[in-house]
Amino acid sequence: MNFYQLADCHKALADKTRLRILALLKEEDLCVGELVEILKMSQPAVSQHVRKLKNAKLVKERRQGQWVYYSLDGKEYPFLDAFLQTLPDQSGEIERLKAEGKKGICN
Amino acid sequence: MNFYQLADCHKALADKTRLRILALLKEEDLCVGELVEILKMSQPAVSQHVRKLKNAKLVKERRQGQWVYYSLDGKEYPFLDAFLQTLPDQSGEIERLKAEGKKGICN
DNA sequence: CCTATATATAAGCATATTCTTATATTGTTG
DNA sequence: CAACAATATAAGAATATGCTTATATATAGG
Repeated sequence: MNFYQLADCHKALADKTRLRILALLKEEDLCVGELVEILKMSQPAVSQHVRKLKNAKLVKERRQGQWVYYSLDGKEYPFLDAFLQTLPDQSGEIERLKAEGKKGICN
Repeated sequence: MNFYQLADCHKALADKTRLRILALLKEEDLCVGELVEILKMSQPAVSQHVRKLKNAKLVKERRQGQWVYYSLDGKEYPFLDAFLQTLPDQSGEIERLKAEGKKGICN
C-alpha cells in the first residue's frame, strides 16, 4: 500500500463522527436510521459519512429490503484491528437505542 | 482517549507528506534541512508539516545547535507501532541523501 | 555586535471538508 | 400503479487544510 492510499484511509478516520460510527459498528451492524438516532445528526450527514467509510473500504454495506446495514470491513488494513480496540466503548449507546424501543427499526 | 483526540491524531496522519516524514524518521532522526532535501518541498511547507506531527505528539524535537532534529514519538498511541510497520520502506531515500553527501548537513 | 544559517511563523490564496436544504432513487405495500 | 419509507445524491455555504511568499526568531562564528 502506498502513501497516497494510506493517507486516504486516514482521511476517512480523521473525523470524530466517523470514528463513533466505527465504534458503534464494532458492537453490531446498524442501518442508517439507527445511526441517525444514536448520533443525533441529519440523515444526509450520516449517509455522507458512511459513504466515506465505504469508499475507504472501512465498512461494507448489505441491503436488506428497504434498509441498508453497515458493518465493519477493512481487512486490507493490517493495522486496523489494533486501532479499533482503542475506540471508546459504545455499548451504552446501543443499549439506549434498545431501551427506547428504536433498535430494530430495520426489520 | 476520546473521539476528538483520536480524530486529531488521524488528521495528522491523513496526509501523504506527513506519512512519508514518519516513514523517514523510522529510519533515523532527521533535521528539517534534510527533510527538505528528501521531500523536495519548500522549507516552510516542511516546517508546517512537522509542526502538525509535533502537535499531535507523533514526533518530538531536539534542538542541537542551530539544527532541530525530529524523531518518532507517539508512545501514547498503542496502535501506532502496528501502523508504522505498514509504511513503505524509505531507506533508499536516506541512502540517496548520503550518496549525495547531504546527510550530515546538521553537524 | 554583525552577519550568515537553520528553522519557525504569518498572511493570503486555492482547494477540500462537512454541514444544510432540496431532490432523486430504491424498495415496500395497499 | 400510487403513496410511503429508507437511503442516496446534489448544490451551496462555512470552515479547514496545504501550499506560497515574506518575515521573524534563534544560534554560531568571526
